[in-house]
Amino acid sequence: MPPRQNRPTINQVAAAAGVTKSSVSRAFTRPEMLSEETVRKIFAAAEELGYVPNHTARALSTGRHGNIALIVPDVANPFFPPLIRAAQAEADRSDYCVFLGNSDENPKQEDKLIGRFGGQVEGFVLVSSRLSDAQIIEHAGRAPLVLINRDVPGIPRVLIDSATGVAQAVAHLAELGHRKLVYVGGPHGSWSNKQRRSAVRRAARKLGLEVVVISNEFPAFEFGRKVTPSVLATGATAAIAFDDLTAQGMLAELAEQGVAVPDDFSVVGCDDVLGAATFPALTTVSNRSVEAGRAALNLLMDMLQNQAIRDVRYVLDTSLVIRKTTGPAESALQ
Amino acid sequence: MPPRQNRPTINQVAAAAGVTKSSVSRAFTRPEMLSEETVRKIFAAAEELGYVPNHTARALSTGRHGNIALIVPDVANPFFPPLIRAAQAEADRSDYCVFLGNSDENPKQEDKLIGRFGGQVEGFVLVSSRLSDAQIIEHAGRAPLVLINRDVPGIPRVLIDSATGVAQAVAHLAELGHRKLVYVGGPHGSWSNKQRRSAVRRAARKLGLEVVVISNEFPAFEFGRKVTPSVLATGATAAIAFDDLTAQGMLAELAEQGVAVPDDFSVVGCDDVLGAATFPALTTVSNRSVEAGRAALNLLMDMLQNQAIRDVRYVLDTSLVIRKTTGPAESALQ
DNA sequence: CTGTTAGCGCATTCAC
DNA sequence: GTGAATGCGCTAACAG
Repeated sequence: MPPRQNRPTINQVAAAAGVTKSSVSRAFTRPEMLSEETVRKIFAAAEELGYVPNHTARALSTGRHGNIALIVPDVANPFFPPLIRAAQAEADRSDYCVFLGNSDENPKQEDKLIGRFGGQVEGFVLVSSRLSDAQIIEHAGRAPLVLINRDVPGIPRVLIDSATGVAQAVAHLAELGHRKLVYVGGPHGSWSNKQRRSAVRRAARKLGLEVVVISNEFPAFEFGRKVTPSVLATGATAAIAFDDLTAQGMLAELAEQGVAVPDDFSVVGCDDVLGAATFPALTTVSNRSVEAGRAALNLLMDMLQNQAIRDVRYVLDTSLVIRKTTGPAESALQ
Repeated sequence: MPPRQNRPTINQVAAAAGVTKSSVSRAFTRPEMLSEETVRKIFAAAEELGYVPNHTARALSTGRHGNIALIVPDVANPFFPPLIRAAQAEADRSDYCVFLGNSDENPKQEDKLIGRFGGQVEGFVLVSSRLSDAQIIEHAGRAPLVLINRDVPGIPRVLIDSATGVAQAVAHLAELGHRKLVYVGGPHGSWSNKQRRSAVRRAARKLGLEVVVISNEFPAFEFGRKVTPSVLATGATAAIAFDDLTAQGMLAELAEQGVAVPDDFSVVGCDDVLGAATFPALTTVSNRSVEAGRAALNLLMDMLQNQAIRDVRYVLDTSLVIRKTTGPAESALQ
């Protein structure tokens, strides 16, 4: 038999304490079933030997692994780390360990990870899943599963609704006197992009603003720079970008071209992943990814306890964070 | 017995295929021991039932969990995600799953996580560990363990040596004609900060430059902004910051004060976590965290296979990435 | 309160 | 090549 860690087992503790396995087991799971005396003896022996219950054996016996899996498209995308951190902290509070999976935005990889994790977790959190609805439903049938930023009816999900914040952004710009703005889009297949784009359109229509939509296949910063000339060419006086990185790219290009922000042109980002770390500090839409992570974990923990699989749709509203990149239209170009 | 997932077991497959458990087990681990015929039958039955080997049971039996643990101080610190991503990808190549732990920069928490993971992983990677040398050595005695950015003799470790890149930065500034520069420090207890600070001093002495060191207890961006007036007051014409965020803060404040970069003042960051996403694009020191993650994992995998615990000290040199925030001193202030 | 017994699902001897 | 038996370390009835 291959190498094995040499940790003391329940039997050795039992022998050392002069009791049986059962009592040792109980001492670690239901101490109230034992006399204080025995518990003390057992803990002393355990301490002495450096005994720690074997998680794997316990899992095999009980079917509870005390683990959950968290799968994201890309750990390195600044949107996710705070969410991961929050989820991890929340899991920790319930003594759960978390497997982290990185799908690389790839459905195949995501599916593979789910399979690999499957045997050793009690449930899943899929963030911005790239899987098809059918696949998600299938997996949800096998194990408790909650979604973040993916809206599949019947599957518990928490959604960050950037529409509210985006609408506020449009209103904010309207109030500042802007009459024409452009929405600088994000990744083609993205649920968030669709949501934000239509939110801009809807709000603009309501307020009588003109809006030009520019689409994008490339990611973030570079795209922000490249698209800026076209944005200016539309004659608009403000832009709302799909995300902060795109906005940051625009800021860089505008500075390069000597266009003052917000005096000559206003820019709004989305997701607030940069904090105030741009210059000028970026007006943006809050993202609430921390709450999303926390909420998803609470949902999951809930499902694990009362194994009722409720159809929850937990929506987190966003709001506008006004900083320094938006200003009155009077002074703007045109 | 509490809830249990209802996956088919090896026995059901055996029954369906008309063989015994043993054969099914072999079909999944050492198919070459069986006739092609039986293997085919077994796989067919397994497929039919949707059988997947139970990872936990297998781990209990073999002592190999196919998992490793990765512990970082803070997932949300932009330095770590690329490292995590690389490590995770590398683990995946060897069919390992990775537990992610977030220590919150807290030794207690780190210790607790190691304990919790202990029973279900074959090894650990500790990134920028906050544990004492003694604790690290103790844990390394129990299970294969490799360190990143922590230099404990006897424990396999991979170190990112920012000293080389920092020295290049000083040389670069000297070449541009700068005679006096300031090092804007980072967190007090940080190994990296000490390393960088002394690298700046050493290189400056060698090249006959004057250097002022400003220390910092606060993190990053805000500190960069606040410290800028003092930096300018020194009469230096260039600054090297502990990290990119600090540099970015300085950039923002310099812009605010109308000091042109790099015409009036030069700035160098460290870690290259921002890519070219500042304006002007930041000259900085590469970080190689991706390679560090990959290397650590390869080391660990190596230790798991040939269980020889070698004393490896793997050092990754860094180098200067010249972008747009450094320029000749002639035109600078003073 | 505590000991006895029987698995959890699988890998691995050892026979045949 | 394949089957039967044993045990990984622990929990959970069932007794007493």
